[in-house]
Amino acid sequence: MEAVLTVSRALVAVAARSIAAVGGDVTLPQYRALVLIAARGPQRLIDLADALGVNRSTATRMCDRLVGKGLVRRSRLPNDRRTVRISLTVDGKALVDGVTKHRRTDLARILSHMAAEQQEAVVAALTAFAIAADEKPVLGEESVLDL
Amino acid sequence: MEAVLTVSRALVAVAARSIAAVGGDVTLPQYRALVLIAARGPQRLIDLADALGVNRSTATRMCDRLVGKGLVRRSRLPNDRRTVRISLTVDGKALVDGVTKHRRTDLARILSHMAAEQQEAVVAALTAFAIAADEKPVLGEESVLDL
DNA sequence: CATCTGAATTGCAGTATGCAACATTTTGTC
DNA sequence: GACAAAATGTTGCATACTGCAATTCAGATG
Repeated sequence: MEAVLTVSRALVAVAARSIAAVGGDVTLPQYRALVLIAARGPQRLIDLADALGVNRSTATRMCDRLVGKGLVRRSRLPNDRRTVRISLTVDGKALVDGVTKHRRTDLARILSHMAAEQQEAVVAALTAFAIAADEKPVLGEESVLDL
Repeated sequence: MEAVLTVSRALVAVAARSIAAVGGDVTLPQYRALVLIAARGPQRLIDLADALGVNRSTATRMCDRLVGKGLVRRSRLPNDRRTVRISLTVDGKALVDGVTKHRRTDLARILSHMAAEQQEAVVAALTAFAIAADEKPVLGEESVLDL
């Protein structure tokens, strides 16, 4: 049981290091928002808030800051003028790509320290655990969890 | 690779649910602090700050709030009156115990959905991964990661 | 004793967060 | 079509988390 927690720490450490390495002057919550937009494409503010699990007002103000940093863009839709469309700028996309690349390199390095059979076993075991936890494995290349 | 991230989400979800279930009106950072104090015993403020990876001032003010909630206690040591000794109150201990119990039940429930061999495989795989990540498996019953 | 070092606190600034109130726009009902 | 209801954002208010810099107090060192 403790191994589960230890792995969690290792994963979080990897993620934190990747964000710090690429820097970009974004906080973790901000980065989570950027990843969600990158993964799911331009979307409404409320969808982003729901995906992040935060209040609408929190999302509004986070977008304010991200717009200020030139990482996302606000635009209105002609068919429904209530909604705001949030999308990544080129800089925002570049930041997410950079962090993702760094993180994957880190994880690959960790896995490379294990024998090939072990690597397969880890993936199999984690997948089984994830299914048991009633969480479907992520399908696409970009994960919502791309912390 | 994605399985690793999916598991991370599942683990965080379990932890968050446990905290929410027991409630106690503490934030996640506050709970992390309580767990550290519970796991390592009464300690100086600076040690707590280091363990949490935050600035001393952050720890100071977090302790202010926890004292206000009656979950921790501040006391000075007679031999070195610079330092502050932070310890859990009975209520603080009860809160940590409650969340831990809830979390363990949740994880056990998840594992119970898997075949026995699978359970062993998961533990083995996670341990191997943790070692590869250069993180020693936690020894004691209480983990620093007891998020 | 003077100075330096260590521990904690406080001031300041920026970010994150939720709730409640509000404005605007769309939808639904009569 | 008019009015009520719901959806979407934004803003005000309050609290919490965070780091950096300056300050206070206590030990350690010369």
